[in-house]
Amino acid sequence: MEQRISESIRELFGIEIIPQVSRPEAKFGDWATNVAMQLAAQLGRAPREIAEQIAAHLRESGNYSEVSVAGPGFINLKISDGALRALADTIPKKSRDDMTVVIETNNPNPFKAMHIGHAFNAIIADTIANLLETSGARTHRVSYHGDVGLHVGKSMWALLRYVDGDAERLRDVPEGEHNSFMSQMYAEGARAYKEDETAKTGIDELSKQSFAREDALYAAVYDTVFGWSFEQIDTIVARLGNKPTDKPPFLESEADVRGVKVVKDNVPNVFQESDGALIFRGSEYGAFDNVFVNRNGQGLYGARDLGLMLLKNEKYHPDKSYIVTAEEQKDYFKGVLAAARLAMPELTDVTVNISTGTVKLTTGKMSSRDGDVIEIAWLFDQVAEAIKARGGEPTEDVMAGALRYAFLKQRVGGDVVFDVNESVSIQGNSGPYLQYAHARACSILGKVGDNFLGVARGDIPQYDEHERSLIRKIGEYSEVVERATIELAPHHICTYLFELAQEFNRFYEQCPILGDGRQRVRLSLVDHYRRTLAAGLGVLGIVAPEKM
RNA sequence: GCACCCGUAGCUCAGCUGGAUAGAGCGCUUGCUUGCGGAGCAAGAGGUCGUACGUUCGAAUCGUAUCGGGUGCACCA
Repeated sequence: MEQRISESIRELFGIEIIPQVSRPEAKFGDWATNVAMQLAAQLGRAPREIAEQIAAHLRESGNYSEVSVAGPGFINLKISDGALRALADTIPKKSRDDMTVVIETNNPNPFKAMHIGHAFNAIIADTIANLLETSGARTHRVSYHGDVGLHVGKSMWALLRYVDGDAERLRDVPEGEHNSFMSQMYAEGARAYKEDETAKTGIDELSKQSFAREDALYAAVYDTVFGWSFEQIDTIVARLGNKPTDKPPFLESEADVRGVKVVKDNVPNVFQESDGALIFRGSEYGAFDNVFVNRNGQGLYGARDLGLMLLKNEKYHPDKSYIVTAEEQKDYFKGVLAAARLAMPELTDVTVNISTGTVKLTTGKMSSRDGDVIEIAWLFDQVAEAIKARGGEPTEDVMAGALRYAFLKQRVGGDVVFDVNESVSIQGNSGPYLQYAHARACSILGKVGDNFLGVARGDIPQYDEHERSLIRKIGEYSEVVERATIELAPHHICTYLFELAQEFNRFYEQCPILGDGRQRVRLSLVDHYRRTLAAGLGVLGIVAPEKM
């Protein structure tokens, strides 16, 4: 498209220019370009006059069924119905062919419950992974978890009190309550750490033990609850519709060893000693000064993230490695990446941090520190209620679809205000709306079974107004997916699929299909639409049900 | 204090590589039940695109300033 126009301009004016081409409102045409206005200053002539000249030239080419000039100098182009249908068969270009990428798609810490914020990040990361795969990259979903450190100490403090010398007592906790039990234990430990000096000392000691785990009781309790954590994480993540991560997961204890070595090996050229700690002067690189190894020689998260980069590289040799985190960690990662560039130059520009916004309730920010968390099971219950209220069947696919879509429809990076009723809504611009639209199309197709012949290839149909609008919209799919994969922006797909479903619903209201004289053409459109919608939902990780 | 992000309809958000009367969902008002799934469709009300300058033929979009909100800034992750 761009190429043809730029050729015309070269022939007419001898100017090289890449014209801007856009998809205008349907009443203007299938495509539009403002290139005449871009050229006006250069040529010193009126834009409309230039537009007329280009339009005449394009008309002669015979590539368009209609070429017109409108407004201040737009050139509107319309293509034939046959060309429109061919366009709808276009497959998105693969912008990352031959690339290997790694992406962290979930990293909630063991010994704590997963909450909305984890779900939000996990869904975004998993969908970005889908986009990476769609763009042709060999994609490895990985996870990284804090198996050692202070938060473990806090949980262990409460857990050891609970078992009171006998690890078997953990069996008393019913399986379905593991998540809230862990949540409760962590909250108790966290409170004691803040309020009770004696407890604080004990917790600090228990934190240290998380590395070696030499005490038999400690190890037994740790192993049991550690196991529960991963069962919970895997179950919940699957329930959210995420694809599973590679096993075994990356652990902070492993990353720690490697990272601390990197830091120590790079003193004083990259890291400097300050107050007995090893720090990186991130303030010289647009971040902030940060401690990587504390004065006791223990690695902090900065060191561990460096170690993790090494581990990922050894396992996968990725061209790109994505880490999706909340925006709070944006500047922190800027510093880590700057340090990595200096300390591990061979890995420069491999790791990229994508930051997401904050999930907020109407009542404030999600937090796991004070135990005031919204658990994901509760969230699913809310969705189920909302679906039942509409007389629907709350299947796992529909609940996951509602949640994923609610989290994915905004641009990545912005805050999400999580109004439970609003986000869980199953009408309007929502996951279930799309799923319903898909089921409806399936229902129609199911009534004719495999008996309909559709329109044979090469048989160019003449579309009526509504049919044409639908096929035109279907034809935008590949462009939208390309844009979303390049920008790693799933919301473009959400916006498009919603418009597509709306276009279909409009078509559906206006055009009788079964028994109509245009049945073949219309059935073929329904089928084409159904496939496109299913493909788009697939990229979002949302199941396209045949019935609901 | 310094840095980064955000500010578009009552609410939640698209649009931001500058272009045609600024779009959608929710909510509100009205219409569509004799047709393939009404979780739908159609129509209406609702906007100084935070504010002010600037660049441009043209600014929600770019620049500067300013106001408002959020986040980060040393041994926690």
